[in-house]
Amino acid sequence: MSEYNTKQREVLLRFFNDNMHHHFTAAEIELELAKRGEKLGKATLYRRLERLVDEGVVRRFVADDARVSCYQYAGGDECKNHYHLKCLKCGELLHVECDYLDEMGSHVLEHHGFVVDIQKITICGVCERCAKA
Amino acid sequence: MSEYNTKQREVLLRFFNDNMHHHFTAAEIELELAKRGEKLGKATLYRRLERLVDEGVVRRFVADDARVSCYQYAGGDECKNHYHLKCLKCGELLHVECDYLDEMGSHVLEHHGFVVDIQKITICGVCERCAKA
DNA sequence: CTAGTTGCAAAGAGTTTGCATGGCG
DNA sequence: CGCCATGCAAACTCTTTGCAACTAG
Repeated sequence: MSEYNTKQREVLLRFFNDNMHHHFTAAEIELELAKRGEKLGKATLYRRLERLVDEGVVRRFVADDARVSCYQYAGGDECKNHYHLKCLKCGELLHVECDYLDEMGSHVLEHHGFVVDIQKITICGVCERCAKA
Repeated sequence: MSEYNTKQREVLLRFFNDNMHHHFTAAEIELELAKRGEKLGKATLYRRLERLVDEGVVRRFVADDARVSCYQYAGGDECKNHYHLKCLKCGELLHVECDYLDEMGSHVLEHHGFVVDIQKITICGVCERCAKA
């Protein structure tokens, strides 16, 4: 059940750390890693990505006019207690703390019988800067 | 260049008008129409959907935790907002309407200067059924 | 040694395209 | 009748899965 510390895992984590301000499709990640001479198989890539998303280390987005998922570093443990606002225009990922949003979890549980995993929520929209432009 | 008024076109438009309060995947639309005895081919469905999206009659979006596009009638103020509750256990994507969550949009705008694209939010967690098991 | 991990290739799912037939105007 | 639309099936793209070889602990 424990996780092995493989070379491929290291490579992917390093990639996201080096590029935390951008998001990438699976194909782009594969390509970028290949450029660095750090190839890794598609299957492994998708499996690791899914895991990173589950762990909350990476976030997945899908643009409305696209058909592919994009992945972006979302911080590790330091991102456990706040929410993420993703700007669909400039791609920026904002981190905010908010009591109001904290209450949302209890509301959804109470009124919809659904146990929310609050860390995974990504609120998409347009940031202040882009909205003004 | 002009558009013909075909039976299939009528059928799709009527479908969206009759269901403006909800969104559907292409597969769901196909199925619903088949139930009504108004079948239409996949190719035609996708071609018409794309056109409706281009015309602004229908809106397409993809939940971050899904891989399929959803389509919804985009005209009229009477359209309510929808939220996605994604169960991480069984994979089900629940669609709910909720005033409380509507307020969240205004809160985030007011306190964080961020224009929320409310339909894109995917709330991850565990559904009632899976929570009991 | 054991259990988790990798990578290839094949399978799947959703969507798009080619082309002959059919329908609107 | 001309042009656009339809529908079937094949092609495509992105992603997942099966399985045997491999590797960290």
